[in-house]
Amino acid sequence: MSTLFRNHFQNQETPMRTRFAPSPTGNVHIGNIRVAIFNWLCARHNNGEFLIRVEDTDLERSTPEAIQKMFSALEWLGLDYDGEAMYQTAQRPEHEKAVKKMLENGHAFTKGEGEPVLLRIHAGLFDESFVTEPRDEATIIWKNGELVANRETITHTVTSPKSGETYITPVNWDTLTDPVFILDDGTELEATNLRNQLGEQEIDLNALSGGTIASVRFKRRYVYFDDLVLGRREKPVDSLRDMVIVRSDGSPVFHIANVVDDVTQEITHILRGNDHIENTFRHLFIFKALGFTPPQYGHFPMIVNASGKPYSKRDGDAYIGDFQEKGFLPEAIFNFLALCGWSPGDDREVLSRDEMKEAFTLERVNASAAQFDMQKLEWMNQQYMVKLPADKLEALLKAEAQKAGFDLNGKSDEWFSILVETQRERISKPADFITNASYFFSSDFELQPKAVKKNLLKNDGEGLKNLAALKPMIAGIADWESQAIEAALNKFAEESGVMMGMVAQPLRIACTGATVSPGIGDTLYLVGKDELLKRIDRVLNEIKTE
RNA sequence: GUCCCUAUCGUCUAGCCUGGUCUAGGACACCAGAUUUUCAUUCUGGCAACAGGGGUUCGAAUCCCCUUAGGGAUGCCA
Repeated sequence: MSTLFRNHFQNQETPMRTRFAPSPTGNVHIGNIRVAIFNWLCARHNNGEFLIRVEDTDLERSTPEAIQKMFSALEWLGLDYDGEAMYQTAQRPEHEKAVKKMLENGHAFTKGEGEPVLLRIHAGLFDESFVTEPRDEATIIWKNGELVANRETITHTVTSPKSGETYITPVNWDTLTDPVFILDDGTELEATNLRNQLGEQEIDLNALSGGTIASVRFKRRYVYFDDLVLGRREKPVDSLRDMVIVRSDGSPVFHIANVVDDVTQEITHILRGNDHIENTFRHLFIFKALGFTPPQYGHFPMIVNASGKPYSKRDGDAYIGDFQEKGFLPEAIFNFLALCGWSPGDDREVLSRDEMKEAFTLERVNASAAQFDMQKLEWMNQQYMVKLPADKLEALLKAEAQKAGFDLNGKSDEWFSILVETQRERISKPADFITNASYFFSSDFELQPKAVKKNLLKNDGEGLKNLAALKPMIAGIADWESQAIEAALNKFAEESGVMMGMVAQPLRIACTGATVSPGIGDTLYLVGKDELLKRIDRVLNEIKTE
């Protein structure tokens, strides 16, 4: 027996099963990933399972590259999933089986070969667990007594009770009950059997009423579901049209595939972006038409870009792989994205994966959209970068250095390790390493005029004189090691009676061209004695006092 | 057009369900000070918000209504 025809949602003992179901029609972006993270967090928090389904039925736009990128993003972020990933295209037989079932039980209909198959939204699908009793009222009016209503002409004139405007809208006659005819003179007539008469046959309402009806008033039912994030959502049933479930070319649409696969994968909690809310109202009826109890739903707000607009796959920056490429740490991205629209409820912001897993609940997810803040991501990344084990940080920065074309020849591992530690608290992302440390790899840099003026030329070239005096002293340092160098500089400053600033800064400019670098001992050590002497000579040759 | 949703510092948010403890808390960014030979780190302090208007109440960020602004839906896309 196919899994399709078993119903698992009834079973309270079933562990929670969530899923991430991307359509691989473009690079997976941070919005998608955040949905995946929330699904993963929710499943793991509840000791449930997290499944993957690749919704690749859009053959035109789905690509193997996109699928591959999606999986590598999941792996990078440590979003482990249970079981094998499902590919929607492979489920086609199940989808067709489901359609056949709906055709047989009368919930779907078609006008024939080459025509689409529609799901009929009708009273037979009303289930008290997601459709309310009739309530409130819907007033339908028409002018000049010309309306002829049947299933095919469901578009007609309606007056909005709010604005008083008259507009054209589709109304599903089947879903409205207890009609009352309101005549031209305002009197009301019960017409309880109207709905029964409005079947497949064309009915001339005007004829039915003797040409005196001004409007008809109905009671109205609402489809509803209790959203785990947003609370109860509802929508008038009559605002839903019969929906296409099989295209005229015979292919099942997304709605069928999505619902059937969720049944097949025994998903208990569907957690997705709030752009699916409208779909959820319709999917409820598909579950019912198939004889299944719908799962729980939760809809997350969208994540918007710096200009406040929703991210789309066209937003190049939003591709998750780009963040990986830029050297952002997966833990930082995970943490940051989890905090977009969710918080643990206390003041914690940097949370380990276990802490997030522990604290995550859907009711703490926000209802409103979160804007992506690059600066905060960088800060978050820095938080993780500082705590990174030495070997990891070294590997990360070495890769970055190679990418930037830095010359690592003749640089020992020990040398590189020391360099990395000097950078640990100076960078928030690997790219910062390139801008911070290039002078350790190349002597090809400009001497910043402002720095030269302030630290070399000021006071009759005090800095320059110090530099000249330092040269033989430096040449004489036997133990070329950071602390020894620094001690020697301190001694020099003390003995010659100059401020340490007028010793260190000229050297810094000679080494880096600018006034910013790690501690002077480290800087000189890393540049190397011979290279340092060359760089001092360069300054002495290039810079002259007036 | 219509339907649906959302609304606290520039940004991410706590507080809202269960009104008073909120002169609205934290974080990023920004500004100032301390530490540091420079820069960074760290520490201290500062700036900065309940979208607007009504209502309910002794009392409203919190409950209700309206307006405004954003977003989503309205596909034989997913």
